[in-house]
Amino acid sequence: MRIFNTLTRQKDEFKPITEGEVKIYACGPTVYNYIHIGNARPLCVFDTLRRYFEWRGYKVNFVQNFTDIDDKLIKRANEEETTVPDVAERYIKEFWTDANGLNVKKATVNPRATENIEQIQGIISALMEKGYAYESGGDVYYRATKFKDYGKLSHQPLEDLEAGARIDVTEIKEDPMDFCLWKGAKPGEPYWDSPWGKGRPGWHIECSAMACRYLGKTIDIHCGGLDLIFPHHENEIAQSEAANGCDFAHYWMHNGFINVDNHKMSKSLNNFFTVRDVAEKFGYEPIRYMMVSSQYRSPINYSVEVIEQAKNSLERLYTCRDNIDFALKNAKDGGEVPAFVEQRKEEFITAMEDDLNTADALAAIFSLVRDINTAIANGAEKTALEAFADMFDQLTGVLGLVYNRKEETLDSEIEELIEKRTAARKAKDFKTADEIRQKLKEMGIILEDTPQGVKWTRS
RNA sequence: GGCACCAUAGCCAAGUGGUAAGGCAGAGGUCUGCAAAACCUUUAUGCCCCAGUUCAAAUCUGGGUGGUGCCUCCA
Repeated sequence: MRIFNTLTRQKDEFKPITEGEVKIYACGPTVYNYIHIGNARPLCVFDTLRRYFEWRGYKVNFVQNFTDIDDKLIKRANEEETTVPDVAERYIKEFWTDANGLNVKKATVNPRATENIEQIQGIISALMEKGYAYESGGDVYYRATKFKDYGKLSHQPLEDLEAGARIDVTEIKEDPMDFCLWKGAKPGEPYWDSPWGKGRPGWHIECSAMACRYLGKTIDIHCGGLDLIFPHHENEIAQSEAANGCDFAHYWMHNGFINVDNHKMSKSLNNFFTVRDVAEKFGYEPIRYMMVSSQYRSPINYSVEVIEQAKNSLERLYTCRDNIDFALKNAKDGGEVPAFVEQRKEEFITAMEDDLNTADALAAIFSLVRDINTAIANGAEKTALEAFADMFDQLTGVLGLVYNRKEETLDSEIEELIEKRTAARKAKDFKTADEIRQKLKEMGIILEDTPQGVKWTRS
């Protein structure tokens, strides 16, 4: 598989540290609010990455954290006159509601920053011993200028970053590029005891600590949004590599943004749509579809039109899957699996192997759908139909488009009406048949006559 | 100021040198009593503009135009 690596700025052939295994760390949400659809992109994209590796037989260790201690959480807790753990708990719960809706699997581990204070303090101590960190004014800072590779991920030399940096008014830091590892607590703020006094961890250090604890000193893939490259990921590299003396991550993957009117959607610009709001209007599935309908690094311009198109596209996919199930009910035993099943699978794999080209992978799925529809129309038999269902579920499953239309049962009243209509049709009493059809339509049941029998769907 | 990215049909979107995938929407058709589903046909002599390289350019080079992101909390 080839992965576009931010470190090298090119597609690199993926080679895992341990054969057959992948260690992935993904930066998770700060849980102070509902997630917006911009937050949903990395969630869906890297869930797809994880599902793909698993589908291909890799043992995947996927870690995604929750940032549950942070200025924004403290602010939120104060506004709501409650505690930080209360805010965190609530929005983690809401996060899972949305994540489940989007078919995002739980990570192997979803650690929280507050459960890793000991590990965080351990890394800070190591950095202090090696001279990479210093205490000042109750805080602890990282000496960015001491780490010679600083800037290797964002491809900007330290001098350029400094030139662009705002002049830091505080006299606390030795250098403007230094960043906070441990933040001294102000009165009333939550804190943990530490060798440097009461305080809380800085944002960057928690990811270094959790990645190391759950995945080891060197990981295969680290992923997150484009905007995390600098400073968050740059700082993670500086912390982890200085403390551990080895590479932190071999591959860095960054997803593009969701825009609104061609502008970045973000909490700070207040132009965002929450996943919850969109899901209530259109359902969760179209959001997931939108995320995989384009390559993960390109921007997506969100609009109602795009979501509606996604919904219609999914309808085509799921109708095909419905048709397979329906055909199976009356299918003859036996038959052979047509060659196109394997062929479409290969096309799908080829697309995914090229830096997770989900748009092309989707094209392979649509080709499979057309082949299946044609095969069903030509009277596919049981063995073939079962293979269709299986391949359809596998491929859509990798993209997180999980078919879950439940087989519903009908009221006996409706069932009776359908039988009456069928009888009327047989008797060529089309007037009665149409009247019943109309009546059922008013009850929300759409009928469909097929060579295999009468099929119904709810409108 | 520094560093990057993007521009393909009404909309979404693949395609990094060999003659424009796929989806949505639209149009026409086949099948079916009707309907639905499905299938077929159709919708960019052209990929922001101008030069250049090449037998060959959406793709490479140079120059424009328009837009975006990072450099500060952000997915």
